[in-house]
Amino acid sequence: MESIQKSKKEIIKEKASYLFRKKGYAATSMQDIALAMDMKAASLYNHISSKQEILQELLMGIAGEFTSGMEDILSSTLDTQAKLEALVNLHVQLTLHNSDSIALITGEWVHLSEPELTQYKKQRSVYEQRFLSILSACQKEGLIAKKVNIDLALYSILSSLHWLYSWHHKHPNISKIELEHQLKMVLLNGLIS
Amino acid sequence: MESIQKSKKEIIKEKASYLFRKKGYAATSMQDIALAMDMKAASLYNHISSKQEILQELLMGIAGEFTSGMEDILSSTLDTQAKLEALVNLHVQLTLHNSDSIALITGEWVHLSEPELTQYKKQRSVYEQRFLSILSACQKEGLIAKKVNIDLALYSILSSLHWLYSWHHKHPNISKIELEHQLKMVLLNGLIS
DNA sequence: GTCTATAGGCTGATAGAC
DNA sequence: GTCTATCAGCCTATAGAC
Repeated sequence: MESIQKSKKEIIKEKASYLFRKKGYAATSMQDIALAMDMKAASLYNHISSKQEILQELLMGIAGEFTSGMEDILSSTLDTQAKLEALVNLHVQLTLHNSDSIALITGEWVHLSEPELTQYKKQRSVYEQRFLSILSACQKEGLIAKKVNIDLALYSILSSLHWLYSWHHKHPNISKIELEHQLKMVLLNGLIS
Repeated sequence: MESIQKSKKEIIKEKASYLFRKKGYAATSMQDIALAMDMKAASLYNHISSKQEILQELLMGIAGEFTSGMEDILSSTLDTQAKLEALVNLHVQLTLHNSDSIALITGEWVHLSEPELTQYKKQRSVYEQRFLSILSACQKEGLIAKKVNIDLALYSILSSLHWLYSWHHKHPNISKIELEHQLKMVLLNGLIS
């Protein structure tokens, strides 16, 4: 039977992700993390091997969740439009469950050191290509007008979905189902009819 | 007659905005900036008074351009939908002319020190309220469906517009007029009809 | 597993020669 | 206006007592 207690390493990663989100990786010191843990900075090293390791585990964890979510959607028998909607749901799901660490994907990944930086960028690029392939299929089926630049549409959708955590931070009372519904209207159906 | 030459301070700000965008404010040292200028770090202080001053001037400059652009649009006699479209054009305009320093508005503003931090946040909040008031007017006129959450729509549009610089960085050959046209389709008219 | 002490390096910024 | 030299402080990380 696994313990339901969080390990101290997990708590450190939680506190660190909060600080990385608020001040950025470079501006967050081990002192800051130690203060949040009620410890001395040196004691942190009994649980983690470096500040960089914390960042790596946080980002690689999130990246893995996106990758596996994408694989489930691609291998499903959903029709093309339903796949697109399932992607929106995936981002909502991961945002509501990881709102501090998910914030790191907008900017803090640049502080990864090699070889994780290259690995992270490759994983993100594959994710974006797969997202684009779904948009492309929508366009072939006539769901998206031919004149629309789907490269730009992809970036626009991902920008909104990446920043969702910050909106949700200010509007925490909206339900998951309503958030998904509203995002599909705004991102997919458009504002002005 | 003013000189058409850029002052050394202006060149420092350009190089710094490039580095701040790429590595972040905290991870960029005066050494890094000096290297880009072919100078020793100490020599920078003949032109600027601190690293913080560079960040402040970059961010306050951009914020001022957004504020004055918004004021021109609000005081115009354009109809409501045209005002919304003019806002998209404003972001495109400022992005194409300031792509390094404009990148700082997505995250680096957190490194402003007081009192500029408070001033910046207030200015941004006023900008967002004015943007929202235009969306609200669109909704009252029936251009936007009543069921749409315009708080979420505002955040979604601004997310895309804020990250436009990074898309344009990878697709520099698109014309200004086509970029504006595509963004209005994607952000306002929607993908799926 | 936590602490104190500390190493070794980099930071932003200043002083003063030229 | 640029340089060398330098300061005082903070950084990540380690060593070793308890």
